[in-house]
Amino acid sequence: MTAKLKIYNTLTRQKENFEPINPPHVGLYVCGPTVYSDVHLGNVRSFLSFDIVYRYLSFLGYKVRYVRNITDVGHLVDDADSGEDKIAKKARLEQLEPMEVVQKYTNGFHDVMRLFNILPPSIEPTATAHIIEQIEMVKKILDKGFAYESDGSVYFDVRKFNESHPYGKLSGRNIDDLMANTRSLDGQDHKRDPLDFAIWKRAESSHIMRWPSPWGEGFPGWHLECSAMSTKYLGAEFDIHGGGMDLKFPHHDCEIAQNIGATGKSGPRIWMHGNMLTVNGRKMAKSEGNGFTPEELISGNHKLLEQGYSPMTVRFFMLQCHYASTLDFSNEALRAAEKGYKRLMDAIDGLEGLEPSGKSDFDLAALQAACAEAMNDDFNTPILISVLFEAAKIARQIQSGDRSCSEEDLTGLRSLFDDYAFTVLGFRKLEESKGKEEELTPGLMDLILKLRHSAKLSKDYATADRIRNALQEMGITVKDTPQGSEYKID
RNA sequence: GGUCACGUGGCCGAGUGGCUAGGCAGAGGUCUGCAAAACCUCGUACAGCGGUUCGAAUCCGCUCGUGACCUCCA
Repeated sequence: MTAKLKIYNTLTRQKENFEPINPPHVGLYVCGPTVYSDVHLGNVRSFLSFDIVYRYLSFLGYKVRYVRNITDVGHLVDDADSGEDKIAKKARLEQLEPMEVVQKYTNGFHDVMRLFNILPPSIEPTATAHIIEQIEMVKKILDKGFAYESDGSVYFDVRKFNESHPYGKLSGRNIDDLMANTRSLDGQDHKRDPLDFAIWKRAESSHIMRWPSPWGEGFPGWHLECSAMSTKYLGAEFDIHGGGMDLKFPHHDCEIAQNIGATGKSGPRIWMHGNMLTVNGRKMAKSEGNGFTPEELISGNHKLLEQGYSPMTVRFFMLQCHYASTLDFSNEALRAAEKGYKRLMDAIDGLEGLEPSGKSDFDLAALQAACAEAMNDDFNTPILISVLFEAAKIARQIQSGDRSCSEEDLTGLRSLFDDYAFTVLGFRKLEESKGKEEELTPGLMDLILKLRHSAKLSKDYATADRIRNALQEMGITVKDTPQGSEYKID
């Protein structure tokens, strides 16, 4: 069966049949985090969206090279030359070395990704480790005449570029509109045109992160790293580039300009943009201060949270919404997700010890087809989940004997859940209940031993022994002491 | 101000010209020693106003509302 995957391409504003440039290989680049603070839920949603893309492409049999960068050269905090490197600023605040900040938050980022079962990329390049590549790219852009040097900085010449290529095509902007809205910023004297953007910046004396270059000491421009690293690892032309909606302009449009400026090719064929997570209708963002950390999420210790939610509940909650739509966070919705997720998992779990019962009276092939169809339609996870609920209902009915199922279809049903719930959607099996079960053990044992104790008191030794023997079989040794019963789990 | 999205039943969210989305909550029922779970049934929702059409939540126009981007941001 050939997959007919369709992906919405921001560039063409329509769903397109996915045809890799070099099948079975697929190049996927995703804009990663800037590691100067803790990631929040909004960030998680974005990386989760592309985790699904990565998982599904892999599931279809493609050999995916998934590149997701770590931005460890801070973009500028303030406008233009007065700006201070984000990382350097944080370093001063916390009195750490810049790279110490980078390491700290990179570690934190990885922890969060693991928590939500978001797979690591094939390559996770850092900007600071690719300064040479970025300098080379600046040189190429200069050579082709799409940039100029000015006072130790190099700027991309947007007007010149626009003569031959439409600048702002991705985000649907044109130069004249942009001009009409350009703010007059301080320290832009060195630019020929307000629209121009830096691809190499001269480092002021106070700037901590700096590297030597043909134009003096400085650091790479805002948008350059993604162009340099995607070109290096995926080529001048590759399949998919993803990122958050908020990166469309200027970041991604600048990337395209840089790619063409340096290589003559625009880079990715398909641009995918994940939408925002909102809180009370507003984008969750570092600058809004309405985000929360995973610790707060799990503990529920945050003013926006009425209770704690497990990572898988959150994963399920997010996947119930299409990646291209905004998703509004609310406790009510999260609680609904928690229940729904548990019900789905219970149904899947119930399939474990089931015996086949004659001929199937349901259409497994139709379910499988519906799953594939959902994912092939631009990774429509909400529809996939609705199909999984249908399958779960059938699973429960088989369990309760209201439906029959052949051995073949039972296996098929199990692998349907394995494929789509676990491999593609990346849910973790029974994560919650396992933790809970361990917590419960002391209480349960106490209860059981008390029941046994009262049996002994009433000289019902048959029951007392039955309990002890049964526990022994489960690997729990009960020892009666003068102080009472003790137990040990082998 | 410019550009672009979006507005679906109590809540969250698919769909995008005619055929049940789904989940959560709610109502009734079956089952059950009780309770829970499970199963069955139940909502004539598509911001408003016009238009196109045999037929529109789905296409077009206008109005209202919300948001994103235009500055670092997933």
